[in-house]
Amino acid sequence: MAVTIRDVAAAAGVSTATVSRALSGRRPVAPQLAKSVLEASERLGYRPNVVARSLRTQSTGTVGMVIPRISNPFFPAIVEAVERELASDDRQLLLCDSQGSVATEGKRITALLARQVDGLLVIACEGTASSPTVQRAAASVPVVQIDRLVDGSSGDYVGTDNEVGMRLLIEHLRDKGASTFAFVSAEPTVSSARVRFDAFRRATADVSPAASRGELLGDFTYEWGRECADRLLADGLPDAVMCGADLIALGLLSSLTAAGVRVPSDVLVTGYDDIGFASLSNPQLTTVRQPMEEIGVESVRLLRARLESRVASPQHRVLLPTLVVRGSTASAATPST
Amino acid sequence: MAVTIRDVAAAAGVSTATVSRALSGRRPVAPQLAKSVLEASERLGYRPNVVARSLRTQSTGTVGMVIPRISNPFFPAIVEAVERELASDDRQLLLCDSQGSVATEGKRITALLARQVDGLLVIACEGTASSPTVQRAAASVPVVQIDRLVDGSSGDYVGTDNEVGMRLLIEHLRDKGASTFAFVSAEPTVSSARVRFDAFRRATADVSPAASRGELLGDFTYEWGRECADRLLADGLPDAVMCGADLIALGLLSSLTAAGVRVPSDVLVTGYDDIGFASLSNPQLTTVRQPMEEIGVESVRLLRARLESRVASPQHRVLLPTLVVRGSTASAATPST
DNA sequence: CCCGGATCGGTAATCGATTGCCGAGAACCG
DNA sequence: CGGTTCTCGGCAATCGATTACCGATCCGGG
Repeated sequence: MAVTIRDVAAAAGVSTATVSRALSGRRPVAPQLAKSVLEASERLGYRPNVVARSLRTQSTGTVGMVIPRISNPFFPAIVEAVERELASDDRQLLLCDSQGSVATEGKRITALLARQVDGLLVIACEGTASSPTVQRAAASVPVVQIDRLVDGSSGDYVGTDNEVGMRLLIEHLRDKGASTFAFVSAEPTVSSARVRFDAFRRATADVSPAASRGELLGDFTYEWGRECADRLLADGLPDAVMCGADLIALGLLSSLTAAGVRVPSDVLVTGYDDIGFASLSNPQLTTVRQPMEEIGVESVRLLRARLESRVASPQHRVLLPTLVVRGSTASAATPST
Repeated sequence: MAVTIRDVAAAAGVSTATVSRALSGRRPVAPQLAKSVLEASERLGYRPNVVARSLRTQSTGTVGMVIPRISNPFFPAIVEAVERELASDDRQLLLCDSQGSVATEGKRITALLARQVDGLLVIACEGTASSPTVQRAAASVPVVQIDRLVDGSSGDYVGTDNEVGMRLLIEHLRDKGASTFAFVSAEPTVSSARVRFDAFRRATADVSPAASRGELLGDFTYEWGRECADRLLADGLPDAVMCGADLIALGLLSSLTAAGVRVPSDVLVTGYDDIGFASLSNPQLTTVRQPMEEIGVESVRLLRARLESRVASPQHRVLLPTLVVRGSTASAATPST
């Protein structure tokens, strides 16, 4: 078996209480005792058993995080920041992938709660159906929702202003001369997708009654983007295709290009998120950048504040997205090289 | 506070031992008692405290995993499979990102061990420097190394045959008429990169003394790919550029294309891994597919076997990669559409 | 009818830490 | 110098489960 606090106590000739105090510093101990405890602990290679400590202190130093799908790079980008930020206060991340399924999500959250996580970061996979689980979780530990807010929730939240993001894109596209638009996105079952969708509808309605040339709603995958490329080709291309996520846009772009369509000269294409690969496509993808690093950091900050009970009312941190203009919307008038 | 086993016992009018037995089924209890325990447990919404259970049973039901960088999609693809496979035996994944740093890696592994993980899955970030930490970890819990094997390690391992992978690529490129090659990869500080590198050297030497037109070694990022594109352009392009990872290849491809180079007619480009984005570039990327799903699943299987102590000797599972031919090496003779 | 063994519920020890409380001695104060 | 307060080590309770062990009951066989 591993070295326990008892072994250290015996070796140093003191009680376990003294060892605990000497090592944690939560109460002063005489310098020479502290020294011999430290030595004994060092010599024996003592590592406190975190499980035992957690049981006693009712705090595990872990934070659970549930994301819809780890293979969508948007989420890992946030996770990366979260992980780093947590590590700086010696907390450990328990990461779960809900695989886009409400049922799995529920199971994972339940499992995390059973493990006594100190807090939970959730990117819910469904606005309505995820709600009961999230609310239940929020009843027992602090929960910060990221990117999406489930229906009827009043908890902490970190995300970006999707309304602004869509507006930036549409203005940019109109500047480029586009007057008909298609929207390719996921079913607006989560708040972020819904806001983008509504913004699209409103904005195109503002332009003209006929500005919207279709709304294709599937999911946040490049396969869906590919499929929509085919559909759009069959139906006739609008001036611009706006995608609800870079992943979709990249799939669409790939299929359009393969079919011989020239982007941006034949059609303008935009994404959303600004994942790393958005700058690797050919043409590179114009998109709206969500500050994923900042989202992650801010989420942990909010959670931390909550854990230290420094805040009372629910906090919403809505960050500002920025437009990133690249080749996929380069001036149609001047087809590149 | 939450409902404890004592509350359930009191509600059902039995002892905690009976509750534990009725719920776990580890020893039979009289049917009517079992029923009332179940009811009471249900009614009160009892959730066993996993921390307490872990302390008592000396098993946490958690598996730690350390990967070099979550933002390289190759790793999430494996993580995804691991996570799913673990969930099926009710184990929880503790994921850590070592950020490509041996020091961080060491800290994370130490933290995971302190949390009493039942086992560890490690994708080490350095062949030599990571070795002591990995070996130390292996001394206290079962460890399965993935993709790379640290120096002097004799533990369990799951990966693919990089020698075969490289050979497939080179043969393919030679079929396409290439006779000069450049290799763009990460510093061969990990075993997988080293094997690919050695295979490249050997294979080009076989072709002719002058077949290798340079070896550019940096890291597994698309920025590195971009930079190498510039260098190769300055030095003059070989017939084919082989990249040690898709991420590198995509960066390279993007920069080459931006510079007006035509792939595959001017130069052939290959990647390695077959991450999802390899099929989204323009042209799509020829690469070697590593069965990431299978790697993940197999790793968990190995770990599971080890946890149930069904195996004695160290196991190595070397999976076979497959060649995936796409546009970036389409026949140079017949420039596409 | 008695005895051995099986069945099953309960008591209490246990996992390994933290911490409330007590008391011995030191320090301080008037 | 006596009394009050402080300091600090140790004992033992505690966190919430599991489980070794004990003893009561029941059953079947001889």
